[in-house]
Amino acid sequence: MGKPGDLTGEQWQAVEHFSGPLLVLAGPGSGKTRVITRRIARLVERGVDPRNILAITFTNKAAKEMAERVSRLMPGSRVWVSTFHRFCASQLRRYAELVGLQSNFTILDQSDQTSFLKQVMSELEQDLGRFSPGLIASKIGRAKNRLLTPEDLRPAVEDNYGDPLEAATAKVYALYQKELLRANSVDFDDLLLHMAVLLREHEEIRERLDYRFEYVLVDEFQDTNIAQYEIVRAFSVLNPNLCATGDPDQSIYGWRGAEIENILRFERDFPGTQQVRLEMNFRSTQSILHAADHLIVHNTYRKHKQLLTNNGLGKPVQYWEFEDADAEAEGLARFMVEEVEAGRRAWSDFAILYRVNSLSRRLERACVRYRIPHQIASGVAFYERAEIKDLLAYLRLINNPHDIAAFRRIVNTPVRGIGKQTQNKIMRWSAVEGIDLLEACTQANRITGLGKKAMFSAQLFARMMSEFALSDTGSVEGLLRKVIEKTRYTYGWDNTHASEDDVHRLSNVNELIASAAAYDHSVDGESSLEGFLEESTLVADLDNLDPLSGKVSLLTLHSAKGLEFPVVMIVGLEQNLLPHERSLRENNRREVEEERRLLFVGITRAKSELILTRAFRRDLRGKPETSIPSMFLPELALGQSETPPVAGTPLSNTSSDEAIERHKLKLREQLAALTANKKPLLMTGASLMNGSKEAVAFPTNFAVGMRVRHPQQGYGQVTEMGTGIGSRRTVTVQFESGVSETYVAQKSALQPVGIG
DNA sequence: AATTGTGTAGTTTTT
DNA sequence: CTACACAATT
Repeated sequence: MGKPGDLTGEQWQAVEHFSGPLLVLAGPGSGKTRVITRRIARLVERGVDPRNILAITFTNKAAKEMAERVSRLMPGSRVWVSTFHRFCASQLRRYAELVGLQSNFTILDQSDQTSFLKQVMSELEQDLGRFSPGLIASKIGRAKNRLLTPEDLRPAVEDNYGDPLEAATAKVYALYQKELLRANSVDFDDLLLHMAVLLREHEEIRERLDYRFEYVLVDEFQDTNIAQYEIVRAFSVLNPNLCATGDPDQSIYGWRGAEIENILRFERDFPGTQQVRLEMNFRSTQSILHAADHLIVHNTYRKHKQLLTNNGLGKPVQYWEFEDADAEAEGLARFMVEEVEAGRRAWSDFAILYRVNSLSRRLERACVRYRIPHQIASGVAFYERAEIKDLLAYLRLINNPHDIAAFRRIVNTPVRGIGKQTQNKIMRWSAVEGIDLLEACTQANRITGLGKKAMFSAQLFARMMSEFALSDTGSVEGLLRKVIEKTRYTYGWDNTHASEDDVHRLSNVNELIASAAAYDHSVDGESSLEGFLEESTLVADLDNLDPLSGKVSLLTLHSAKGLEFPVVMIVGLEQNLLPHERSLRENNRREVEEERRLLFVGITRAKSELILTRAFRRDLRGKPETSIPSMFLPELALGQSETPPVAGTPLSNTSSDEAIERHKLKLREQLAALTANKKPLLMTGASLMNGSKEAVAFPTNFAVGMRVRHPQQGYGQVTEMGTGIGSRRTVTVQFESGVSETYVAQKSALQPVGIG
């Protein structure tokens, strides 16, 4: 078969590779995803059953994109595309008992994990005060990523001269793990650890899965840790058709246990590996790649690799300096408005990247001020809010009555007279008797030392919980509504003296109900509690980003990996921020190199324009600090910036003020025209600018602050956009009548009537 | 047991 | 600046 014209020789080589181990070293923008999806299609073409192909990614977003591209090439094909964590969760549900769990186990998210760990540490009643739970948590996580059990750490405990931190870690780890099993719960790292242990200890299961997953493809291989490596290796014994793709220069998860060495190990562990290098970059201009190249050669711990492109020189990389963070945000906002106003760019062409989430606040505020449609891949995460966590904890406890973390969270929320002491007694009773927590509550009369009132409250709680079952309503939405009603969780939040916070909380609750309804809908009568719960804990902030939203994207450098934008702006090119101060502490070369790779990743996201900024003064934890230019700046070998960095703003005030006014006016006029036409859908700002008709097809583009009309409720204002995407995206509207409602955007009868 | 107030320390990146 | 721990009060 001849090489198709749309592939380079190397790409074709990778696509055509049939059996045996394959390592694809793919530089940024080298068409890696395209190669993987094409190869999958090619495998099927050669007669491989799609059910025997497993493609693993790190993020939901990447999985979703890959699945879409595969189904575009082969409509209706059954290739399994999943993230490591989701894949492991689904396998563990099947083989739970073999690792000491039940199939309805709870997956604890980061914050649940921390509070669980704190509890365990306090139970140890030892002088662990010197070590923060966060530190211990990261040590335990590291151990799990390396497949080390508490026993493996034991030597450190027994050695009196050993590091006290190591000793403490080993001790806490042992109890933590024991308690997790008792709570029928796992943390994120356990999903990988349990899976790896399962495969290691049960050869017959390993063989079965190895046989089933004849072809395994792993994306972003440089980010795998030992646990992940062992899992995919276990699937590649019988048929060593493992295909790993990655780029050592884009390894940015060392702090999470990722081992670049896995790429080097690969060729050793899989003899006869064919290696393909994709070095041709189809994404960026020469100017951008020039900067990326000059930066990355400063890493000593690296194999040489040149970035080649046939693209043009393009605009020079810009470096702008501002007085402070506000001026920086303002300057970028004005720049974007000017570009869009001049018809050179659409909003969705822009992305603003930053090292830490805390920098997003000001950037977002500037976007709101300039009425720039934008989306953020984080902010105050919806699923982190107390009211959401509480309600999910009810569902968790219903689903898994051993869930200690959920029990502690809601047994006395809303307050029902079951305080700390009572809780501890109940938990101890359940441990001693070997029964679940709700059963222990039912038996409260048998617990010694429990007051009459406490006993009564506990039994009442148990009785209430026993009335909750998914089978009643068949839908998660129905069950959730029942929980809210019976617990009176939202009591008083909607009456006349409800505070602003109450109203806000209520709208969050409504959004959760809407997302439960969307879940019920998406699984079409196959609702399961753990399905919904898994969905809510394994979603990432990144999943908020909708590439078709027609908005500016705000995201961290980490979450930008794998994405691309025509114009990329990276803020805060300052020492202690990028590189982050933690990497500079002990002059840790490896960590500084990871920071450099992080900037490399950010730079190589840009297709045609790259703008780097720095603020002379920046507020760090409340106090203003004078900044030092990033050590990476001179390494980039930048030329002169086109627009000299004028203090305060890189643009002339008058021209951009006019541009902004024109921008607002135009938006108003076109929105007015749109609503006059009775078109029920809102167009994106970008499509309004272009006058493009197609954009009418995207119905979910409401924005916070927008005025809307509902046939029943009348006029109102959008107060919040949900976290879902597509049919799961929700809108919360505060109506003039005082009512606040949440809708699934695609299905609602809401009509936009103006902005602000 | 629960609420309120006061002080303190701690702050990267994500599944 | 804010989330959290702890203390004092009802």
